[in-house]
Amino acid sequence: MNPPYILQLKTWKMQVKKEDFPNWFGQLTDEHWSNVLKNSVCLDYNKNEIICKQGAFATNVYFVVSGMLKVYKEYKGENLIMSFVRKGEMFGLSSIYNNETNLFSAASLTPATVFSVNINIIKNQIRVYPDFAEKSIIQLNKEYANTIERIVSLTQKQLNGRMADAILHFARNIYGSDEFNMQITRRDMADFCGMSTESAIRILKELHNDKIISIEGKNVKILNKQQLESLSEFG
Amino acid sequence: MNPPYILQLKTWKMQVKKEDFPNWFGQLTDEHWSNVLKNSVCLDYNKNEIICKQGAFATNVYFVVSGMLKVYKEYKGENLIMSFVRKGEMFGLSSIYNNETNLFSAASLTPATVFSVNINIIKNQIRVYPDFAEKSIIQLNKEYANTIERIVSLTQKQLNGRMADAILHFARNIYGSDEFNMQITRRDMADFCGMSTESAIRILKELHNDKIISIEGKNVKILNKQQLESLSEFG
DNA sequence: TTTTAAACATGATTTGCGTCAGAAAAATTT
DNA sequence: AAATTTTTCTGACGCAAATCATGTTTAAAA
Repeated sequence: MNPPYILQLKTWKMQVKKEDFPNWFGQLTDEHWSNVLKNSVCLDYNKNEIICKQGAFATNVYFVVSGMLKVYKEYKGENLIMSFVRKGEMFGLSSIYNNETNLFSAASLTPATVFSVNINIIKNQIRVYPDFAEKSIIQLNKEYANTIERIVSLTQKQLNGRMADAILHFARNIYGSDEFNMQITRRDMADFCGMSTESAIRILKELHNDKIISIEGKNVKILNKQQLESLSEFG
Repeated sequence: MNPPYILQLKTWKMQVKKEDFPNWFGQLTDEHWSNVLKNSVCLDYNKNEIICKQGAFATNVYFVVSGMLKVYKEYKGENLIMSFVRKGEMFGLSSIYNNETNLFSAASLTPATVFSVNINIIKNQIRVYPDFAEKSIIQLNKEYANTIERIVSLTQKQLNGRMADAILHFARNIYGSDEFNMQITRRDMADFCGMSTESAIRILKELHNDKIISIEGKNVKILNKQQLESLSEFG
């Protein structure tokens, strides 16, 4: 390995450095980072490939190097998307003590590169480094808080409010802009909002007709943020 | 303090020993346990008293010494009960890194005794004892897995299935028996199932009429467990 | 390029479930 | 014991949202 402790991806186009995931590996010594690398793989995925499957043995924690994934719960042929994961983010930590099985499935929404670390390495890091353990707890708390907000949105709000929540989430947390290309299909949007595809399409059209957003294909622009926030609050 | 390191409750009827919460304080030295006690209080609550309030500064992690509590999310006057907490169980860990505020409210459903530990003591234990940190992560994972199961139940199942889930949860996890006195009102049951009080009452009546359960007042008995599980699965 | 399959779109129909109204029973309080 | 409040209960009604049906557009594959 040269330079030392840098993971060369198979495509030779990218490298993963521990600094790319400061909350996770930033505090490791080079020796430990090297040890992590030995128990890891880095894979390239095409669009719509499955990274891990709900219920399967939990073998890895995943770090997204590039691209966008969906983490979702499967139930009777229906999918409920729990979160979208992008470059610099990780997932799978919430399954490491879950009866050895994955709580969620994950799949790529775009071509993606994912760095997978063996679960036992992570567990060991937690036991050895209090700092690593604390970071893990902070991450779990954050994920949990998001999930709770989603429970409230999904169970207490109706379609308009849920869709407003989703669009605001995209603008604020995913793309960091009021104008974005949302990469995902209406069906995924529906699976994220816990509604039927038809309803998702209908509501996006309504928001467009009411000039609250403009949407052409997958290009979204928030035109009236205040009204959108009001829908999120009262819809 | 005498005997040393045992918290004498105000009522002088009970004591809290670190062994009562083996996952949490079992591994502490007597010296550290003594330190925990110095930063804790133990309070008696009447029925229907609020232990902590969603959105308030998160100051404590709570350990239930006796009685039964509900942990719930408030939204526009509606409550969604996330979990019931009983003797030997704890809550509040999921709020310790949540912008300093409580993710949930909690209230007593029966008279209850609750042992509250200062949040900074918990954070410190996490940093000092890898074992304590690992136990915390296991607890958070468990709580998270429960929450995910509830998301699925609440968003993917309809009323019958949700009520079946709730009754099975009471029998399996809370009372450990197919026959139990469910202490809580129909309203709380509705808040746990994410439905209106009228619907909860109606469905319990229907289950009773169909001889799947028998219910008189608050006394519940599962008569046809297979059918109840089938409702949970397909309802 | 042609064929096939997804994705997007929209109207019509059905239904699950919340809301409303009103009453009986049970639990608290006076 | 009486009065008041809370909880339990039941029917009628209305609506939000899923489902169904059918067509169009876009993207992928042959």
